[in-house]
Amino acid sequence: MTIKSSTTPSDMLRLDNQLCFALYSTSLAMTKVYKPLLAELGLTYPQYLAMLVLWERDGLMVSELGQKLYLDSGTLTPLLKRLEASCYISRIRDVEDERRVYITLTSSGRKLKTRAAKIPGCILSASQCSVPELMNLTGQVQALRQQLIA
Amino acid sequence: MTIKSSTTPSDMLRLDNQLCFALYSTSLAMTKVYKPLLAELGLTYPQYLAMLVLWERDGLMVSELGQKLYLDSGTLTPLLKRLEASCYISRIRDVEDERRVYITLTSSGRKLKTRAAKIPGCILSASQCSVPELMNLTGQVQALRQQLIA
DNA sequence: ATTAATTACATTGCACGCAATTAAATTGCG
DNA sequence: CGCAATTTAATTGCGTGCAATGTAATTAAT
Repeated sequence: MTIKSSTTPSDMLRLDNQLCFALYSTSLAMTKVYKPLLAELGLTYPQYLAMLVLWERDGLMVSELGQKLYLDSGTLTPLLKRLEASCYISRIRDVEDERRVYITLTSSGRKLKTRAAKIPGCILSASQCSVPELMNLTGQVQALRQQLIA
Repeated sequence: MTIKSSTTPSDMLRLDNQLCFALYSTSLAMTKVYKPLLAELGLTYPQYLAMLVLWERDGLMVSELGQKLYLDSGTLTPLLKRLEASCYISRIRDVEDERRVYITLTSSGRKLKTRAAKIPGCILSASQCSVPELMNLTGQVQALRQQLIA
C-alpha cells in the first residue's frame, strides 16, 4: 500500500519511476525478441520497420520513408544501402528531380512479406497480452509520441 | 467507426498497428526531448540513465549497473569511460577481486543531481499528461518489459 | 593441488540514430 | 532571366547497443 502519493524531487529521479526508462528498456527488450525471428529473414529490426512501410506502399522517396519512421537520411541512407545489398529493395534516382531517390521493393523483397507474416503472432505470444490490451497500450504510447514531437 | 475488429495478417503487419514501433519511435522522441536538457549537463541520454542509478546508490559494480539498466559491459564500459573522462565518476578496480570495477560518483557527479532535479518536470510538461496517467502507463510498459524478458 | 568451470570486465566489429555539414537540383522572386 | 532560398540525399563523426570473443581472476570439483 502506498501511503503517500506526493512525489518528492528525489522520487522523480528514481529510475523505476521514469516512463522514459520504461520505454527505453522495453523497446530494447522488444528488439531482442525480434532479433532471432528477423535473423531468419536476414533483417535487422530497423530494416524490418522500413520493410513494413514498403510492404504497405512501395515506391516511396527516402524522405517519405523518413517521415513515416521518424528517422532522417543520416540513418536511412546507409540502412537502405544495406537492404539494397541484400537485394530486398532498389534505390532509383528520379530522372525528373535528381535529388530524389525512390525506394522500390524487388521481387525478393515482396516475397519476404509472406515469411514475415508469422512474426506478429510470435511477438503477441511473447507479450502474454490480449490483442485489446496491446491495442490500448499502443494507442496510449502513440498519443504520448505525438505530444513529445509537438 | 471500426466495422470489423478481426485482424487480418496484412493488418498485423501495418506499421501503425505495431506496439513495437510505437515503443521504438516514442522512446526516440523521448530522447530528443531530453537532449537539449541533458546537453546543459554534458550528458547523453544513456549516460543520464547511468547517473540516475548512481544517484540512487553509489559504488556499484559494472555488472550491477548493467542489471539495473538491462545493458551489458560492451555498452557500459565505453559509456562509463566517457563519464569518467567527464569527471562525473571514478572507475576503481577492487583489490579483493581484481575482476570487479566499482563505479563511484565524484563530488562533481554528486553535485550534478541538483541540476538534474528540474528535468523530470520538463519532461512531464512536454508529455502533457497527468502524473497518474504517466504512472499508469509506466506500469503497463514495465509489465510488458518483464513479459518480454521472461 | 591441479584442473575445470564460472565470473567480471574489456575489446572488436557491425548497425543504428542523429547533429552538422556538404552537394546538387529545383523553386521562387524580383 | 538571374540568383538566393529551399529541398533532398549523402557524408562525417560520435555515442550507443549488442553479439562474439578474449582475458584475467575466482571458485568448484575431483
